Amino acid sequence: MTQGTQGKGATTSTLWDRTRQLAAQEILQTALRLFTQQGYDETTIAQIAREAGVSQRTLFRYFGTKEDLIGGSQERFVTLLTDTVRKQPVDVGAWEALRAAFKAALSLHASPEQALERFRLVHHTDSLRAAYLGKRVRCQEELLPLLEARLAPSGTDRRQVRAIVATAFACFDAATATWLEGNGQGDILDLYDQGLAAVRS
Amino acid sequence: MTQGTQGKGATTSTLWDRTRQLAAQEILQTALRLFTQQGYDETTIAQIAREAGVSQRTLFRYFGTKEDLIGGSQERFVTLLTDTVRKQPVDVGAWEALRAAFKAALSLHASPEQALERFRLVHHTDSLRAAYLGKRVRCQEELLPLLEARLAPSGTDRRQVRAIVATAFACFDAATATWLEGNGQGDILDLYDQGLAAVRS
DNA sequence: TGCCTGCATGGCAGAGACTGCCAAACCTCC
DNA sequence: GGAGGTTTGGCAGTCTCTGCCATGCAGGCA
Repeated sequence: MTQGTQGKGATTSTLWDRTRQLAAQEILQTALRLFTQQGYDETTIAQIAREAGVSQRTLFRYFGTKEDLIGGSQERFVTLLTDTVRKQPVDVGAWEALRAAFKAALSLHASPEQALERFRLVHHTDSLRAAYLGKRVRCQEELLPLLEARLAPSGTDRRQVRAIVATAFACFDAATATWLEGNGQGDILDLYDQGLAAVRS
Repeated sequence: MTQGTQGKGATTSTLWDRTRQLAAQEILQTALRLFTQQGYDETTIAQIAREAGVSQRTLFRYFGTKEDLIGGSQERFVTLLTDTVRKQPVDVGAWEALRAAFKAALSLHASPEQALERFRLVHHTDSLRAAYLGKRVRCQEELLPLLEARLAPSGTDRRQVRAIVATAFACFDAATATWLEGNGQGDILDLYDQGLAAVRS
């Protein structure tokens, strides 16, 4: 914000990008506020656009889909997940790498209260939950090759890696559901460990 | 159609039900044919209705959603799953019960070829896959109480059951994906066993 | 036979998400 | 200050899905 107007060649046209980003954030915040206030299905694109001060057409240029108005953060979620796995030392096993990724992803939320609110919204809205699950599956498939290399020496093949990744995510989902059921009591990662322990007993 | 006009009290109003069922099947077959021919997104409700010889309004009365035109069979899938688990002897563990349920569900498909085609359609269409996953989650939650009782004696609690059920479904999904990747080679249940073995090693 | 009730269907209008197209406004660079 | 590219808004249109009302068809009753 403060720079860029001066040393012109810094990163090319920053003021522009800044405005764009600001607008996107404004839209996102308006949408989330309305979603939590009156529910996802009860909030129309027209209303969000009106209250955010942009046209519907522009809103759809920023976020291609109504679901993306929540999924914006999910995009970061996926990126962080894959990045974290990629950054793990080579000798770290698949299970550990996945756990580290989940831990990193959970740290994205500003506060447990915000996480609880967001999770509740997604969990209780059919269309949102379906969209989330779809993205999750795509994320799993992105993770597949990264973890395949990590397990290759011990003779595990692709199909088994797929089962392992799917299981990790399943247990994470189960942990989230349990956490939600208890209104945010306890630690999600602890619940994840407990679930995985029950599975692998 | 041929009977029912006579012995009137057979099962009450069979002629109408028969007609209804026939119409539903006609619509379903038309839809599936068009979906596999030109893709799910490229097929409009208007086209299905036209080719099936009914109005759009009627079509939506039979199947509430476009996705239901595939999900009709999924409904049976869910019912069979829960029924099979319910029917398992009391001393059968959760893992075994779930495996039996998957086995039963797989037997619903008329042929491996048909299953392959159906799976491919769902797997490659984002909206369909999302809808499928949503139904799957709801199925998991229905199964939860049934399996909870089955594990109670060994001191397993609700949260762990949730992880176990989620894992079983995850491995089933992984098996399906692998099977699909191999163009239907091998047996899904075998793949499931292998995946679960890798997870629980 | 004529009327009346119950159900299934069809057609119509409309909401809501989403897209393509065109013109106006804008910033940036010269 | 003007040229050129980018962003925005508005409009019309598609597609799924819903509510409403009229029509048609079967059976029950006088």
